[in-house]
Amino acid sequence: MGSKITSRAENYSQWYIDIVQNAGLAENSAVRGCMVIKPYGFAIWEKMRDVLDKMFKDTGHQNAYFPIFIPKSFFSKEASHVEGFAKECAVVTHYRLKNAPDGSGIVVDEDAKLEEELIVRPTSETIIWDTYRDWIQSYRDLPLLINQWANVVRWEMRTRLFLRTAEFLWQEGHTAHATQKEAVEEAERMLDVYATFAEDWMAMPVLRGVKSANERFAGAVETYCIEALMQDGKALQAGTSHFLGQNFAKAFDVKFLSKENQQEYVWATSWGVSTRLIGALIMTHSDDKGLVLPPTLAPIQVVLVPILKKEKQTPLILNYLREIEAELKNAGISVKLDDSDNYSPGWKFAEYEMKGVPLRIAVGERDLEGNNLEIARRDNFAKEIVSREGIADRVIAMLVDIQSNLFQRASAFRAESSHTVDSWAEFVDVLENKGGFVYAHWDGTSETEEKIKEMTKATIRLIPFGEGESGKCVLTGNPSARRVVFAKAY
RNA sequence: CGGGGUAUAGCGUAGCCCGGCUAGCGCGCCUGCUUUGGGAGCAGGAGGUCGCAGGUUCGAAUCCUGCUACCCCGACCA
Repeated sequence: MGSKITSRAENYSQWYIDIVQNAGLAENSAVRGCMVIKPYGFAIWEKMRDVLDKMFKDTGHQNAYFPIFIPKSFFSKEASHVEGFAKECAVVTHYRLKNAPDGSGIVVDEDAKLEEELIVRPTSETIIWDTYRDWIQSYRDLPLLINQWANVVRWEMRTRLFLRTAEFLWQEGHTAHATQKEAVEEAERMLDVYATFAEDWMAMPVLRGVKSANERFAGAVETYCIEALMQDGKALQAGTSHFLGQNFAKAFDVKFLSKENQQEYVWATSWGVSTRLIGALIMTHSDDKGLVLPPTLAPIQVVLVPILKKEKQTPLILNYLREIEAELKNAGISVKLDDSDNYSPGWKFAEYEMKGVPLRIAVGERDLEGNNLEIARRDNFAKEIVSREGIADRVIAMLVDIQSNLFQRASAFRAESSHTVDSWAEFVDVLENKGGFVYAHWDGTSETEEKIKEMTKATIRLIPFGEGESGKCVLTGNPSARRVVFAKAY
């Protein structure tokens, strides 16, 4: 039997779907646009969640939970916020069903119409700020640093597993501060947390910067983001952090009494990452044989496979592997010993490669005799026979090496897929033929960004932080303060 | 919502034009034996309202009508 996975060269989208399905990460559900996250996929999300949650706690945040339903009237309070989300909201209008009078089944009971319709949250700013009004009275209540882990619903026209689904899981941080400076610092701090997570844990290099007005979050003053580059040359927004100014404080009348005994509106931020990160992880590292996971997020870091030939050796080999399993577990490594006898070793090799397990240890008769084992890496397929002595230390070192190799490989890919261009012809050529990040000058207007999007489908992914060299806009020739990063995006 | 397409076992499909089906095949599943260093072999077995509802006909997976669902392309998007 050959590979079940379409190659990236043949059809990148199909390759992605094949990975998600064959690695057992998720599948489409009976509900349009909504996915079922399967145990192996959810295990990855749990790891991400645990790491991020600790990072949030370490930066002073607490978790809380707000309702999934938001009264419709809340939405209209912040004008640009409604405008941004109105087109993709699910709405609850009734609260009861009844048997159809003609016996044809269950129907909505028209007598049970809600006085005020409820929106299924696409994001929680409104309900949270409505609540914060009561929580915040004086500067002593600030900063208020809250995060919630939740599901949200955005009624998307077209969906893709993990990358865009009607319902998805995420975390949303919502903070309130006494000063603009503090709020901006918070938004920047959380962007750093995301970037650190992406690079150190996902082994995925990211660019950090600011969104243009067109791409800014509905209701934000400034949106900061991290952007990663996928293997097909398209950019993926992996996390966003928003400085909301006093927009929500004013819309929901959230004021505090300052030290100087003055009523002032609070300053806000919000920030989030979602299960989309799993899509990013897949498209950053995986290959034509399946998923490739960075060791720090892999649910199984090492799989142990016995090679059983002669019946009488079976218990010896299994015992040998159980000892190795115990040793690795003691060293804090997640191990799976696959002693099932209904699949051949070859089948297991292929299966765990599909699932992206970073290391595989195989033990057969030969290894038993020499007190050895075979260890194989998922990232570069290197295989070697090593002594069983000191295996835990060796495995730990190899996991560290795989983690850094994945990051370096992704960084090298990004470097060779980043292009600096100065003419319109070059700009179009790179986007059409190479893809990747394109550093080009832009005159700073939304109109120009729109035109470029219409002509090339590329958008400004971000405006890098800091000062840059000035120049002339790649489209209009008007003055540009600095280069920005263009790309086609997911 | 526009344009195109598909619907047959858990998955992938053949059959449809030209009605004769008791619906075939591969993968997967179950049982047994032999196997096991890169997706094992043999034997036996289970599994189908042919998307739904009507119609034509001696006879419909196949022809006709209506409906429903899903997929792809476009507008919208973390």
